Amino acid sequence: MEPFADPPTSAMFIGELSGRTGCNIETIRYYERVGLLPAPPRSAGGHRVYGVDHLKRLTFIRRGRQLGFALKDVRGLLALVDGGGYTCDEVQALTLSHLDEVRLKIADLKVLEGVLGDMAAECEGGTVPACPVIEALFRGA
Amino acid sequence: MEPFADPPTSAMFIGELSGRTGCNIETIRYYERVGLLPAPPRSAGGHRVYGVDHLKRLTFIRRGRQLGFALKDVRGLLALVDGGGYTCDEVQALTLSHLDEVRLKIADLKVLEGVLGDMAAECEGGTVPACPVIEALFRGA
DNA sequence: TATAGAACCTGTAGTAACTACAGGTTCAAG
DNA sequence: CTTGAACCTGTAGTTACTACAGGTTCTATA
Repeated sequence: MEPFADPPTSAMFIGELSGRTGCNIETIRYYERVGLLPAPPRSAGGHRVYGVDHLKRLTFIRRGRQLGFALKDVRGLLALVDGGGYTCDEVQALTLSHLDEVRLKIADLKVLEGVLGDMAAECEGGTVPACPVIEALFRGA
Repeated sequence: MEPFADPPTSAMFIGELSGRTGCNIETIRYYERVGLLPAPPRSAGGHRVYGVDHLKRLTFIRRGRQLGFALKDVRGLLALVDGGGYTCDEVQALTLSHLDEVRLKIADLKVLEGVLGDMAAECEGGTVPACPVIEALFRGA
């Protein structure tokens, strides 16, 4: 769809970086504002000019987000990488901790799924002006 | 823990309403501000004085939220109830639609769980200054 | 080279659903 | 009548973006 040179050139504007990473333009500028992505040099006219290092870093951030890491976790991961002296243990610990959160959330949602399914199953449908779902909500937790 | 009269008296301050519903005080005032909970009468000194109707409505709101309904969905449900002429079909439709969203989210999270688990499993641990998780993140989606 | 229009710029405000103050007033028990 | 817990208003902060408005730059084409 997007006819970008391959391999990526060493200089691109924000639109191309956006296209290559799938990260939208406003979000890229946002990442710069909050210090996740370093401010790139500018063209004579003031346009941001990115290099492959930015592409790499933004790919990392975006993938982390897709995997459900909070921005502060991504920031932590990047700090480890930037520091250079990270160990596999540290990274694994962060990953496993996040995995736990994901599993917890899955468990919570499965409970919801069960309750909602049960509630909906009790509906008789039709135009009856009464509903077991509504009653359940009024009954509370 | 909370020694409230049982059954609920017909007049209580916000602290008691909070204790009875498990909904925190700031949140109750927030619901009032956004029009989900009607503004109650006030004591001579200006304290909010709630009745059992408020208790019932707040219980409904809170339970809806616990079940993962967005506030606007809760608002919709309450509008149905307030309107009086709701049918079981309408409510069931909203419930099933929300159930779909929950199931989608579960599916998404399970994918995450798989990917994160695989990534973490490849870690050799130890103090090796290299990590398959980091590499996977740099590789992108 | 002129020009049009796509792409870029800054800065601000809005989203969801609360939560957390600060700085002051009221309630009620002893 | 005092004291301190509970309450009040109003504003700002949180997460991670997204959506403008109003203006400038880039670049392909005539």
